[in-house]
Amino acid sequence: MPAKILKREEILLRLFAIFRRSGFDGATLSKISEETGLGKASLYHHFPGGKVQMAEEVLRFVENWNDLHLIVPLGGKGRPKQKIKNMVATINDMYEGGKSGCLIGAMVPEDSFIEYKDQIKRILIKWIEAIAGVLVEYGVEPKESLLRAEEAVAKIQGALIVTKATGQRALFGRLMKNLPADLLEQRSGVLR
Amino acid sequence: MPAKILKREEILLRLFAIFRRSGFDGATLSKISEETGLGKASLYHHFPGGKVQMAEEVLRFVENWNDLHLIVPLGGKGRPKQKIKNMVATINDMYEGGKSGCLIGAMVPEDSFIEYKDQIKRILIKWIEAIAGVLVEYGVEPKESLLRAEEAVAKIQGALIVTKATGQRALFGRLMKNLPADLLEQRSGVLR
DNA sequence: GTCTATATAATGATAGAC
DNA sequence: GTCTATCATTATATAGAC
Repeated sequence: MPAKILKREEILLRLFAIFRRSGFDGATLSKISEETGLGKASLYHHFPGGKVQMAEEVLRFVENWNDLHLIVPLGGKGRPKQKIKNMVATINDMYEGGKSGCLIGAMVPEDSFIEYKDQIKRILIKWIEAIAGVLVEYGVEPKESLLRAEEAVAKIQGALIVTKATGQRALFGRLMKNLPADLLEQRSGVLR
Repeated sequence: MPAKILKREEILLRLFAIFRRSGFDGATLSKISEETGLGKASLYHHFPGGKVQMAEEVLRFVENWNDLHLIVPLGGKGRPKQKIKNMVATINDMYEGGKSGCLIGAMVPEDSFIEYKDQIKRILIKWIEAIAGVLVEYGVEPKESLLRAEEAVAKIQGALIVTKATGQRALFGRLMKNLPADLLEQRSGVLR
């Protein structure tokens, strides 16, 4: 019954939108109920573990999505430069050019909930390592590749925050445009 | 009566710590009461506007702090390169090498509360423009300076998030170490 | 699987004594 | 300026009918 599966994915997509907009604490069950169109009792039917389970499943969903659309392509066939450019295009789609915030950024702030921490950590690490792998493939030193990959992921996260905070969506576009060069270009690392 | 003034600053410092750790929604009055040592009623004596006023005053406090420790030094005397290095050192202190998160990152996620939005926006824009000013002073094109400044601020914000999310504090140090070069170095902007 | 209705706990916020 | 006690509201979560 594929219809049922699609239905749950639809719910998760709505949940994803809410969590990335409001964070965990800001995503109240009332909001969730309203924006999913499901009553609270129905939500607990689908997610007996309540809001925590919803968050965990959304993160799992994001992890799968990332694996499929970022990690696998980066590790697959194609020229490194093209793979990086594809990634940037995917990121741009994913965040709608900076219009949408980042789920990870929205959910990290909370002190408690060690449950997610491992999920979030894994998502980021996998992504960083996939980028670094492409750079190594491109001929960059492994250590330098890791550093650049970390920088790139940090810059994407930061760009989303600064864009959201300043309301200047053009900023996101500018930073994304420079990403491929940041990653692939030769850098001296020395101050003149 | 300077004692009284210092007392309020002490309260604001505690509030700052709570908000940047938990965000606005996560900072419940119970937590605030507990961590400030003040009863709820006492908190409302100091902040009749409640949690919203607390957040606003904390942001004003941060803005003043930034003006004093970041903006003014960047616009003051000294060699551009040294001023950038000083800024990075200040940032490192400010976030305790990535141990502490960023207030802005923690408070942005919320959809509502337009009250802060302007404050947060102003803090970031002032900072970006101050950095860009130094780069112009260094001889970089104004347009390019602005772009690099945006990138730097985004990278700092992102580094804090990625560091928090992965728990790898070393990452923050690595990224901060490269910041001066990122800002001051000649870049071709062309992919080989 | 969805709903209405409700339980229970925690939230932001006040009143009033000291 | 601080406290205890309490308010109304909203939070998460459940029971049970359909």
